[in-house]
Amino acid sequence: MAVDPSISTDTLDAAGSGPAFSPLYQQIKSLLLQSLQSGEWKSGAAIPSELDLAARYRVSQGTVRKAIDELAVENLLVRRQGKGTFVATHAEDHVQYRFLKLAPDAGDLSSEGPAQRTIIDCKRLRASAEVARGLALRAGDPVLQVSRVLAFGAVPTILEHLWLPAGPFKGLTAERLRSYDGPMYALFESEFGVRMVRAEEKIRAVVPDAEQAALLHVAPGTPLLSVERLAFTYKDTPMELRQGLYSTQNHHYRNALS
Amino acid sequence: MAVDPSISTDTLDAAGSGPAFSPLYQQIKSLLLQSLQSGEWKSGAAIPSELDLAARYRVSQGTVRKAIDELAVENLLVRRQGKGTFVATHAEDHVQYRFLKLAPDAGDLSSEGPAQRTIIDCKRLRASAEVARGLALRAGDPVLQVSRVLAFGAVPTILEHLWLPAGPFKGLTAERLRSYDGPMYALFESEFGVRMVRAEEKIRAVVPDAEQAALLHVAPGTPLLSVERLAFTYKDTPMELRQGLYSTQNHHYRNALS
DNA sequence: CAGTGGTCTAGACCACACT
DNA sequence: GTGTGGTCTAGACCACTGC
Repeated sequence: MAVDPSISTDTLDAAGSGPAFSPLYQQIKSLLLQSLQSGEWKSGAAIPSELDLAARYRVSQGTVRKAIDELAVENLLVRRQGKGTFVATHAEDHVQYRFLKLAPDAGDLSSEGPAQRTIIDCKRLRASAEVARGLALRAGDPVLQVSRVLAFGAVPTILEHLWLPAGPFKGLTAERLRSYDGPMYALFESEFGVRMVRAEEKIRAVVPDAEQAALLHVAPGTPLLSVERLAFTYKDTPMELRQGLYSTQNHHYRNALS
Repeated sequence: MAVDPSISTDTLDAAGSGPAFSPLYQQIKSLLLQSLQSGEWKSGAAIPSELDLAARYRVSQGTVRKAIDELAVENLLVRRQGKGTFVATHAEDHVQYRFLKLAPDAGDLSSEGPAQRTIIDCKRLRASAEVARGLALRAGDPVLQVSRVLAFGAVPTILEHLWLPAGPFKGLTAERLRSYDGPMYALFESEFGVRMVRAEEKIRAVVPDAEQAALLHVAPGTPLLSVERLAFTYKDTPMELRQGLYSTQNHHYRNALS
């Protein structure tokens, strides 16, 4: 549990290979990460105070602060002055979907209200080669495939299919998805203990096939954004592959560069 | 020049309006920002050491560090241990284009080598309503419009038009653009003292018109990404509006979410 | 070697939230 | 008031770079 400060500068330097030096605050960060991953601290709950953690790990408050700072920048923790530090969650994100970068062309985000979600189905099937590659499984391993449509102001805008490893999501059904009122990632947190922590997206322009065009109520030949998302839990474990088709008639994918 | 530490906690609190409290390190950050904007420190050059700055502003090194830390996170400064802190530049970005998120579907970034740039033209004209809105000008104000094609491995992939306010870019010509070997933003830094600091992009799926399709060597009806970029200098001043058409036959727009 | 940024500490005080 | 995170300081020492 406790970390001996004396091991700070030189822990794994004996073997001839790399330097393998890691600062104390990085070691603390790893310990915090372990506590997050193990579920010791639940989504949305407060973690111990900085002084408590400093005492627990036998380091100064400043060192704990630096570790927490980095986890806050990575959106794993949320600091609230006067109240404490909390485990980040998708459940209370003011913007309803933290990973959804689609914004209406006119009006602000709240003008069109919450999305209407329509679950098409949730099937158990065997991973294709492509799905297996993304999720770090073997082809043929059992996966769940969810299909749904999101509409904004009654206008269908997003058609997406997503694949989840069957193991961690055992028991997920279309009915459960339909009855849940909130972001899907919030359901994953509360029901399956899976927190999506970061994601990578690959975006292309495509034309839909007849079935896709029908579901999105667009004419055949209408160009759409294809958004392929791979979402990760802790330790960079891929946990969801998602294939989305976005109509950009009245919306755009918004991105900030710096 | 120097900041009196005694004014740290309460500078503008007299007027009845807002709290207007800002921590010391934020004030230091503003001063650093001023020095960057005024050109006191050139692109790529080293700024004074932390101890020098601490002495200049009469604060502790830690306070300067925190200010620099934030500017480094925003990619305005670059820290290099043992050497110093440097003004960020687009000239020495190992990845040739810092704001270009297009990546090849297969192979790494270096596999296809540097882009072949073809400047189509560079015209002086009057800002349309849309361009004026983006660049915070008045419709009819003089702007420069540059058009070019980027090809990767001889395959034309990006067609883009960009608009610049004529004033700050006085003297920019197609010939100057053609003869410059390096990112356009690097030329803007060295020739016009304009550093692009951040940008916002809006992405949609579109089909090109006949002329666009011909320039990109794609069949009519091929879906393309439309990437509208607004780039800013210091103080959030918009300085470039760019309209790009990306072919996603062999590439994709890559984005990281966290 | 000197100079730079990077880490760590210990303590003081401030701003904010709850009770 | 008490407890939380946020700021600021002063000083020590480490790690990296280049002379």
